[in-house]
Amino acid sequence: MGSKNCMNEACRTTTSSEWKKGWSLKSGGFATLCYNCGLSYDNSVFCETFHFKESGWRECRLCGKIIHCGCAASRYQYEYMDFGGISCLSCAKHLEIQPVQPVQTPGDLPSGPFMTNGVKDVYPLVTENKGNDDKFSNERLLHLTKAVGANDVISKLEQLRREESMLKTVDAQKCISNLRPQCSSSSFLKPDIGRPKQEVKDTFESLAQQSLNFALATSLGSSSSVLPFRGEIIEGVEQSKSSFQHGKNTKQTLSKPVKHSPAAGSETNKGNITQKRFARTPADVRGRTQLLPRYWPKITDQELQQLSGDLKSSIVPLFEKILSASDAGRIGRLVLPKACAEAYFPPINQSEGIPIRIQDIKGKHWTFQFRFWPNNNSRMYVLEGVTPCIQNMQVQAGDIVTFSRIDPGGQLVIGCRKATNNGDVLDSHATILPNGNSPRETSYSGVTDTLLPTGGRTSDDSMQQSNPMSEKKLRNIKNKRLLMHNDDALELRITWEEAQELLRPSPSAKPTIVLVEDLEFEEFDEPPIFGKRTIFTSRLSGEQEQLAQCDICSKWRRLPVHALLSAKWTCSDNIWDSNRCSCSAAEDVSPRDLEALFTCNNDNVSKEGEPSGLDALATIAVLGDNIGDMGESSAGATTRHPRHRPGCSCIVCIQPPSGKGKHEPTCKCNVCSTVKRRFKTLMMRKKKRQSEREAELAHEKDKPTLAKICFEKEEEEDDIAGNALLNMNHHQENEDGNRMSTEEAKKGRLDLNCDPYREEDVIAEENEMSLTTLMNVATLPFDMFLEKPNDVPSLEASMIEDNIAGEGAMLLPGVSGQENNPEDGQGA
DNA sequence: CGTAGGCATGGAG
DNA sequence: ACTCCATGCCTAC
Repeated sequence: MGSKNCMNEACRTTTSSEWKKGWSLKSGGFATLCYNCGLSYDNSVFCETFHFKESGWRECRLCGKIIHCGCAASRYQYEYMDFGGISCLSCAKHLEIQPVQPVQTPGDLPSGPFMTNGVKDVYPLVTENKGNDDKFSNERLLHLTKAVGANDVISKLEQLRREESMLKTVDAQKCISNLRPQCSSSSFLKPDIGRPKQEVKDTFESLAQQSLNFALATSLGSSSSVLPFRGEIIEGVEQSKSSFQHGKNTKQTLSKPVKHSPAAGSETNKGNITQKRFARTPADVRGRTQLLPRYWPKITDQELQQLSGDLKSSIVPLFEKILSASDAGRIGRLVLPKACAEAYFPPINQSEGIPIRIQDIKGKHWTFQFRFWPNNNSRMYVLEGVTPCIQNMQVQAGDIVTFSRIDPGGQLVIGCRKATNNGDVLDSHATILPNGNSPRETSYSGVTDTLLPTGGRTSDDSMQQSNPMSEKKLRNIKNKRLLMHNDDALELRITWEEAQELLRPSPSAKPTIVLVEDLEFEEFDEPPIFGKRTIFTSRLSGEQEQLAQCDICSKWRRLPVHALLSAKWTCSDNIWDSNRCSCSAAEDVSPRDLEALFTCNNDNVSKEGEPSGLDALATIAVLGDNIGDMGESSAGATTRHPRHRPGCSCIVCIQPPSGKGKHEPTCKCNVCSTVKRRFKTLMMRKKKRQSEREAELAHEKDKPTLAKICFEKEEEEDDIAGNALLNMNHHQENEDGNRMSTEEAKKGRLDLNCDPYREEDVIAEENEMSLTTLMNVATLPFDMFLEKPNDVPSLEASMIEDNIAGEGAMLLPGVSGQENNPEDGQGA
């Protein structure tokens, strides 16, 4: 692309790159607009720019004829005119139609960008005559058309409209407000060459309120922008007046028959009121025709009314966007859809952009940097510095931020709707979230937040909720990038697979055996039940057992490892131990054991029911040889500890993923010191036992005792654990390894499982509670997948929290789209 | 070394 | 083939 000159004398930009595409030309090309002034171009022969005042170029929506001004350019250029064609100068019939009713699009009309959802939007060429108030009645329009001829109609109407606007400030402001986005829309910029720039500016400055927080482009004031796109103007006004009563005002032909997309079909509870959420048409025609439906605001009428009431202003929804992980991430950059940015934000010429003030639904003002990056000969618009706002709104990836405008005044308003669990939000344009889940139906922040349950949302929600994945969703998931960031879903899936294995048939259910590829499967007519949460433990003797808690007395009972318990289980159900089948019987497990148990178990299982990094440590310590297998799933998972966030410096989060990173032998980090200390303990134990063993052997040389067997087994475990600890994450043994001081431990530094130097932990270890104490994840109560279980003491969790809080590393809820935990966002 | 800024890349439409 | 945009990656600080 060679260097081009802007034809706007006030601009005269010469550049080879800073041009943007304007409307598409039927010739196959695009009108080229100057990025600097947005007004002119040099290589498009589209006549409207240069002959705008003389041009009557329009496409009649009724007869489909193209008319032109007669200039050479207009004779051979066929242009999508998305104005709606105020009048067809070759077919005056439509002018006699009064009022214009929504008209089904003639099939022979050329489809253009105004085609939406298969139904061509029909713009009111002539709207209802409002009597004396309407100086642009059909009659008048027709009269003007005849009186002044085609070439002058537009300019005359423009003049009248402007005068009208000046006289009626309020209405004018509404007009302006509604016109502004149109004017700044790249595809519909109607450069005003024939009009002095200053005049335009003055006109609009006189109308714009001081509170107008974003600059009006010179093009915004283009007189051509004030052309009687009657439907458009009236729509805006009417929208404000009618609170966007979709489909109720039949005269609002712009109230297009909204496709009932799945998104639109979702419901939002608002008190007792349930309202369909429609893909609301943007505030202006251009926006609608240009913006992808995914960006269409979907605020409900009630929400809009409430929002308008809260802000005591007329709110014009502009667009919305589902927050991506990047948007919600710590970088604080919210990528704005290009069309939206160019339609609703002030034009910017420099990459650095401009600061822009946007208020939220609570009235709080935020200043963002609205800027762009050159990108593939185009632009990528971003709002920078959104993190505080995002945090304040407590939204995260998958939630929706909305942009609206207060009329009059044009103040931009940012709002949000939190994703909810309905899986039916997706339409053909919807986005799959980075976690592979669909964006969920939403509640409008500040509007319906208080009306909707604000209970904790977990990442499991979207999984456990019935979320029928459409083919489109599945197709979308093919997105490699999304798959790469689908770790959460993957982890969940695995967890669910594990859970699947331990779904128990209903006690009364009788299976039907079916053969599938020579494999027998049991089919049950009744739905499965979830077993009671139990804790598997193993004594040092190797004997395994599980602990279950009575639902009545809360006492823990030792049960055989094979015992399958229903979700509701009490002591009376203890058929394995007649002495402990009553709540009156003493607890099987001492409080000390329980404490140690939970200390370990809380390492093993996070509140969300996902294995933690400490689980990996414990498991590795036990499995030893299988460390390679654990590597990817466990060690990798440690860097994605569900309760932690980027920046968390706890022992779990600071571990590098498997195979990544290597600590120096002299490293004194928490991980290294802990590993070294642990290893040292193991070695000490080993030595001690070895000496004991030798002493024992001296006494009983030929009689292998149970104690001996257990001792050997324990020793073997220690070896394995020691090797595992040595190998884990390439941490290396240092004979002079630091020992974590008690003080450090008290500061909340996370210990691995337990501190062998602490008396209670040593006792716990010696009390037959080995590292093999693992939570039976699969028998977690069903609601564990729904929300954080509150019934389990969480010493470890509190330690983690303390640690995070102490180091100030915890990010506010909703900061990260990738690793954040919605639970935390609820102030967990 | 960690972070932020800016641009590049590549998948999806 | 092209645009958009989510996000990766490089570089400067």
